[in-house]
Amino acid sequence: MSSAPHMMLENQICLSLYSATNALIRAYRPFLAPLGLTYPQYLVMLALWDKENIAVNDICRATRLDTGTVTPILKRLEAKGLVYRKRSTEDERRRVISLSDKGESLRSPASKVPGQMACLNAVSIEEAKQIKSLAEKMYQNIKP
Amino acid sequence: MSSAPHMMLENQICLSLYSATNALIRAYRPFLAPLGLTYPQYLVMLALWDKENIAVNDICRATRLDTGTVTPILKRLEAKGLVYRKRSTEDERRRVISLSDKGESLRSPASKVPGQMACLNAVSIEEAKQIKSLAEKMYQNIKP
DNA sequence: GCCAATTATATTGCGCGCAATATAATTGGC
DNA sequence: GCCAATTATATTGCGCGCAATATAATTGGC
Repeated sequence: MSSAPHMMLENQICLSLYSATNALIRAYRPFLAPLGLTYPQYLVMLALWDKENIAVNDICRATRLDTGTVTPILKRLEAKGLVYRKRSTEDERRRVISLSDKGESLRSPASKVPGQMACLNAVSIEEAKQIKSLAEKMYQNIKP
Repeated sequence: MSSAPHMMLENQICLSLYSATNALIRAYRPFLAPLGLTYPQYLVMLALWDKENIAVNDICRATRLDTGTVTPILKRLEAKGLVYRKRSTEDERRRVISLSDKGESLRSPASKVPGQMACLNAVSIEEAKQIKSLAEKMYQNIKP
């Protein structure tokens, strides 16, 4: 018994997105491993390099991950000596995340990663812009 | 100290893809949970509904996952009574995966999932086709 | 026909991703 | 000013995703 077309794996939009994303994150690995970072950890560090002394919640918003994901990542980054997790004095519920010297020193080598990735040339610049804007629209319309 | 534009999270193509994919898989959950399936388990079942009595390796190829991911998924599907994992008699290294009656009986309700998802209307049909074809191209060019 | 190389699958270990729940501090309505 | 509701973060538990490694069967070159 054969399946209807919409049940064929080749027709699953989500599978294309899913495997492209997994492949892209895998492609980051050789460039991030020398920095001792995974891709999600790199996202958190990008948020901090952009703006330091922010709360866990701000990092969740910037990286689009939830606290159940971000808190353990921050603990691992702290264990590697890249960040501090201080309690806020005004509001004792909050944690203020800051960069250590070591965390700051990774900024420069990390800034070369996008250029190294670009050399993959999986798609043209124009196509990359297009896929970003479509994925962005999709995310904005699906998220709760 | 502010970061260069290519280090800004908003400019990360990968983050857009990553969060769109995560959101899309999360959106599948309410429709797959009644069937007792996760999205990756649903992918494996789609492969089997399309063509039964195939090897683990065939499922890896169809779902674009590796054996370290697929073997545990197949064991879970077996534990739920949806599939069998028989040793091939011609080649004792191979496992031949087949559907149980229960696994076969999920085909019909599962066939309604894509239609239920479509009602999300996150993007237009035209845009969906476009993002699929771009993600597909990206995957094909990045994968090893 | 032997055995090194190959092939197919499984296992281990780590880091997510996230729903559900817990804990603790703060706020706001009365 | 009390306390219920809210807010911020952390924890638990499960299922991936995958690199690295292991195990066991098969193949192919001589």
